Amino acid sequence: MRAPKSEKRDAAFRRAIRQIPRGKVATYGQVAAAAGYPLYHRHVAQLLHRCGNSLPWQRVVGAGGQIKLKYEAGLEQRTRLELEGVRFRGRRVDMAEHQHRFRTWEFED
DNA sequence: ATCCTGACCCAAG
DNA sequence: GCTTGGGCCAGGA
Repeated sequence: MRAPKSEKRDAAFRRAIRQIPRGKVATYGQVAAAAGYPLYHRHVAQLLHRCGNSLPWQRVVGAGGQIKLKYEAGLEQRTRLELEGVRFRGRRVDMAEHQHRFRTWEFED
C-alpha cells in the first residue's frame, strides 16, 4: 500500500477550496495554509490546473486579488466571479469585501 | 543526482 | 503602476 503525500495534500486542498462560499474568494497561499500546508501555494495551482473542473476553481486568486490566468481563461474566471456577485477594483478582486476567512478548526483531518 | 518549470509570493528599485 | 531577483516545493526530463 502506498500513501503518497501528494494524495493527502490534494484532499486537504480540495476540502479547503470547496469550503469557499459563493461570492467569496481566497488566495493560493491562503488555501494552502488553511489546508495545513503553508508553503504549498504552487501545488494548489498545480492541482487546480489538473482537475479544477471538479472544483469551484474561480474562487482561488493570486495575492491581492489578482487573477493569474491568461487571456480567455482569465476572462472566464472574472466573468464567473462577477456572476457570483464579486466586485472588481480594476484588475483585482475587491478583497476587503470578498476575502473568505477560513475557519481555524479546519486543520484537523 | 541535476536542471527546468509552474493558474505562486514578496520585498526592492 | 512596472520589472527583478530570491525563495518555496514537487514532478518530469
